[in-house]
Amino acid sequence: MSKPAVTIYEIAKHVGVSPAAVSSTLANRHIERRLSSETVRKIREAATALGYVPNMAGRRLRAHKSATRQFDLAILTSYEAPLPLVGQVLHALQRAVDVQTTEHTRYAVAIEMFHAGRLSEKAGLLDANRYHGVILTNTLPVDDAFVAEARLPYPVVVLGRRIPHYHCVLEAPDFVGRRSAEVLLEAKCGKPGILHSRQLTHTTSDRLAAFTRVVKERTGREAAKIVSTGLQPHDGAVALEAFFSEGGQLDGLFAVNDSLAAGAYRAIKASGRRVPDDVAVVGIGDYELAEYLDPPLTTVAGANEAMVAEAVPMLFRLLRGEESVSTEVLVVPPVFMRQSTQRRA
Amino acid sequence: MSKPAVTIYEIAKHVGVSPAAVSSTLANRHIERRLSSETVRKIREAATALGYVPNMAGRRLRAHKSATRQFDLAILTSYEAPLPLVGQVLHALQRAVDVQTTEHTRYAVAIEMFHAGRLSEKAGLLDANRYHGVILTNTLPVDDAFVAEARLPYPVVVLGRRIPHYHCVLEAPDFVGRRSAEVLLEAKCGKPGILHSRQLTHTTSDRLAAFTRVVKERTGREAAKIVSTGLQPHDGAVALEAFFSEGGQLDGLFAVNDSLAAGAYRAIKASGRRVPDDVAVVGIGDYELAEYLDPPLTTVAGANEAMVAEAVPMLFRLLRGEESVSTEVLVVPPVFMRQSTQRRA
DNA sequence: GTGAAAGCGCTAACAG
DNA sequence: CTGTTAGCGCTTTCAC
Repeated sequence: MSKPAVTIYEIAKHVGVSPAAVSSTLANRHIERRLSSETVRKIREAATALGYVPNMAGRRLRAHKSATRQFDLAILTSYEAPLPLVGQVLHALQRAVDVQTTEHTRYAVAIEMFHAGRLSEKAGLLDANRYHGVILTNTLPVDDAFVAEARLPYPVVVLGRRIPHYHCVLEAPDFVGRRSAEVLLEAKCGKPGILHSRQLTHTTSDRLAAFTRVVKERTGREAAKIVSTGLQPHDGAVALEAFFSEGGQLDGLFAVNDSLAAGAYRAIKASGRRVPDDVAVVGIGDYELAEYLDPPLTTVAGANEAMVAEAVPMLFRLLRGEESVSTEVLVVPPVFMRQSTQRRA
Repeated sequence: MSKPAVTIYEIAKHVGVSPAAVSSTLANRHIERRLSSETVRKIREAATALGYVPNMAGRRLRAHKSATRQFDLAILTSYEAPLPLVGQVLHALQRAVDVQTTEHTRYAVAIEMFHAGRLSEKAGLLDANRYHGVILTNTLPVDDAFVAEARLPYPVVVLGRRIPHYHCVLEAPDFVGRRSAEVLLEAKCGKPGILHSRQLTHTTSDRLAAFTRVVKERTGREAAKIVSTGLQPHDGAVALEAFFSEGGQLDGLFAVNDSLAAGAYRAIKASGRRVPDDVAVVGIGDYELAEYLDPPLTTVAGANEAMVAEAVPMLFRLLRGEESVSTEVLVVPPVFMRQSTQRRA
């Protein structure tokens, strides 16, 4: 059952030649080496037959130019993550890497994905032999607990949540939930509600809690909670339609991302209501389309961009071994006021 | 100027201890080894002072369990690429990798980015010591020429374009441009135009050519060409506003992606026109928000999803060394008819 | 035409 | 408490 990985030695033995012959054949250097085409054929055949997979570590070690140092960086994120965030991190990281790359310093950026809540099952995470540094994001609380316990043996910058013992960049706590509530209340909404998905990340529950708390404080009643099954526009539309058809009432909606908000727009319009006059809407996100919805969506931007702008240099400082890297950076996201919350008096 | 990379040997020499002491210190095993805290301190200091960067190839080779084979896969894409496509590839690849991962077979997925048109400057591309296999996409024609010439020394699946000597998955030529034109003509548009960005990928020029050709054939006149500076909604809005303010006329618009279409919506509405009655709009893309624009956007989906579904298994077949992998797969993208092209008769 | 051998950087086992 | 040594898989040079 446990078939050991095949090396060029096994191939060599199998064919009856030397490892060097195999190596040059597989690198297509058999011509310079003047191997007989018969040998070449046999070697190639054996390689596929035995299921040979080259060991890149071996090759790279051998090929290593001692003048260059190579940094392997990774973005560690869950599959279930919103793509725009991962993309932002990726682009910011690549841009930084571009700048830092010199003749003697190279970088590689990888994306490692895990299933939300099952980071601990991810193989190789605790090995110090894969990455020089990592940006970790889109975890669930279970994952955070695991990471806090495990103490990963390489520099880690955690994005969007706080994990003890790690360097973290996160949204100022409460800010998004509170500002969203305030925006709706300032738009004279007396019955604000919140639309979120069933699965709550650390960040989302923070926002949810702050929003409902502020609404409670200022209006004296509970904010309506509309729970969707996912984070796509469709999920938002379905959830809000159900809410309306069960007689639910609201005049202000905080959607925990812009996709849900887009879905909410449709449900609101389909029910004969108008945005913002009947229902004002606030979303979260930096999605490029938010401004192009009809009406343009007011968005508490989510601190993604600002967080990423902090996290990337932080990672490089850690890589350089700087001592004085702060362990927690709080970021205050911008709010983009647009027509979805501008109601006639 | 050329400072060679530091190894643990240099650190050892510098501090006056053995490499093993350095190794265990850097791996935080100095306690088991009962190193004096003084030595540990000196080693740590020397490491940062000399700018030590561990060689992962060395570590991994050493740590290698001979029972496991590791595949390193990469998505090779330009920075300028639309994120959704890269995300689709990434997710599809990760899903496949998840399934294929066993106790004895591990996979790593990386993203390598290059600047569109400058793939040839990307270091290490021609080395056979980084990746077992690659999915290449979002190239410009110059890049394609380079790749065709270079013959990358590992399996490559090319996505969305045809490059000689490589395995390619691409959209059926002409299809998107032709269908978009037909959709507009069927919606009784007499003056269709096309909105695209200045920078043309292989795919986009194909679409542009097919669209204008079909329009010319059926209406006898040239399609209006509206050229934007970028691919974001904003760029589309600006370009179309300029077109209108210069007295341009059209009653049907083909936007080469959904973001441009969203921007176009705004310009159309701002000019007092309505979608679809004054201007019918067709976009390209699989963006989740297309359906949630107002009115919902008719989209020729772009073959992304279908292409990815072909490309990923193809890559694995190549990795397995299968002989019979077809070198070209053509994919026909679905068309989603929505209200942006449903005009009153 | 082909094989033997050295060594890339690292760490675990062993020997003091 | 610390040093020496072997060897992970691979390729390149040298020797035959």
